[in-house]
Amino acid sequence: MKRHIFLTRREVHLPEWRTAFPAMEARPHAAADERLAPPGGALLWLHVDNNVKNPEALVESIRKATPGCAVVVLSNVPHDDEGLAVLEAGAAGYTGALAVAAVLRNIEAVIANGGLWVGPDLLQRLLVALGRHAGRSARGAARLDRLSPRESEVARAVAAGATNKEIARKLAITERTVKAHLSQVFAILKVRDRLQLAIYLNGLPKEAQSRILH
Amino acid sequence: MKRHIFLTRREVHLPEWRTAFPAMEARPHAAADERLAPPGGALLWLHVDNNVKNPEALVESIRKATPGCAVVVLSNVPHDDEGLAVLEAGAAGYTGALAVAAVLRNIEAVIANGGLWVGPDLLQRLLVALGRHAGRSARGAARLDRLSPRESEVARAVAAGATNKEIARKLAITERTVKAHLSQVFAILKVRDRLQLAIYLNGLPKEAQSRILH
DNA sequence: CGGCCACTTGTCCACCAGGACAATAGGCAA
DNA sequence: TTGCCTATTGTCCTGGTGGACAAGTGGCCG
Repeated sequence: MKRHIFLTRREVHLPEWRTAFPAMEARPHAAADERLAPPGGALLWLHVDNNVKNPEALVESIRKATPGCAVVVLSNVPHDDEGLAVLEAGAAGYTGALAVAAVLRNIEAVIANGGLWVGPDLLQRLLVALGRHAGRSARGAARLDRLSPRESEVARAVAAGATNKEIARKLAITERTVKAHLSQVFAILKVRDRLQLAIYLNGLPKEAQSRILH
Repeated sequence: MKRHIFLTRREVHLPEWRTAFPAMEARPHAAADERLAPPGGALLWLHVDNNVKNPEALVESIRKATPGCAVVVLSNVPHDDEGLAVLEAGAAGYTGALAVAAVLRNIEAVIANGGLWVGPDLLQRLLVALGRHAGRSARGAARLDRLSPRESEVARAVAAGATNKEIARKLAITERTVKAHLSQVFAILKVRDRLQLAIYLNGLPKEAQSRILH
């Protein structure tokens, strides 16, 4: 069972949180307090309100002080920009401090599976905003693929900035296999390493990409 | 208890899915089949593979035919663009067809609480893509200091695909100094390595580049 | 002058990336 | 059946990468 540690300055929400995780612990979070490093694997719930100026910096320092612990931010005044900021700072989740117990438990489950929790609203905003300027990929027109399907997946992941380890996890194969595919891709596209591959693919117009990627 | 209906043309994954939801139902999904409208409140799991040309259209028609049902897309060859497309088309979740039972149950839990399920990879891409554009400007934090002249030169070289050794030769400095500049650039732009730096810079519009590069 | 900043270089070290040898299994076509 | 292709994994090894300690120089500003 995972440990749940709630970092907060106020106690108003503790009863509700406790209904979600009866075995929870609460700590006041002062700047110095982060050095009481919880054991790796614990889940840290960071409560922020209007008094916290920049939660993202707080998240960063906490994550640095407690490697291996996921941090979820509970905001008194949830706001998309704030959520975006803390998630970029490395938080694994962002939601309102008033979230009901069921939601908290869901967040825990999602994070336990390596996911990130983003509220529906923020996610929707992300989707539309990205969809607008990422454009529709010309699919269904896949032809003349010079790369095999598997090679394409790996190439795409590299073009997105992933490491071999990440790709391996994502495709559920070993790192060795990723390397094998990548070596093949390098040879086919005549690039010397992943950096040039990424530059090459990202610099290509979408139509050209789908001609070489499956 | 919610009903789980798996729409698929192949049966290979049914055993795994059944371990997640013993009471699941399976239906072949043909175009005409969508008129067998499942009762509202059911969760539809749509299995797509390479043969499905545009899953987003399929999702849209299914959602139109079955209002009140959330649709989760299980892809044989998951990839970010496809995920983006189906989510914009109204899907409530997107993951690989090989997802283990625990993940499927998590997805169900998330959706039951009004959330959308997005894999960590896709979400990460959403965050970096959007965060670099909207998130920055909205959130003051004008500490996006431009890079120093020397740092800019190094950053530009990396964005062009150069190695440390090449940059060192070009700038007539030691490789060590190149590393020093690069570490600084990584910290300022909040990227973890040269690959993501290159992607970041190459993805930026020209005018945005000149704001951070000298 | 003292402090700050940009630029420079050093060593040590853990980790990642790719190439060079491999090998095995399944699908598919001649 | 034989051969080719794709996907998969193995070990060994070299070189590239980036962080963690530092530390020395020169310029500019209050």
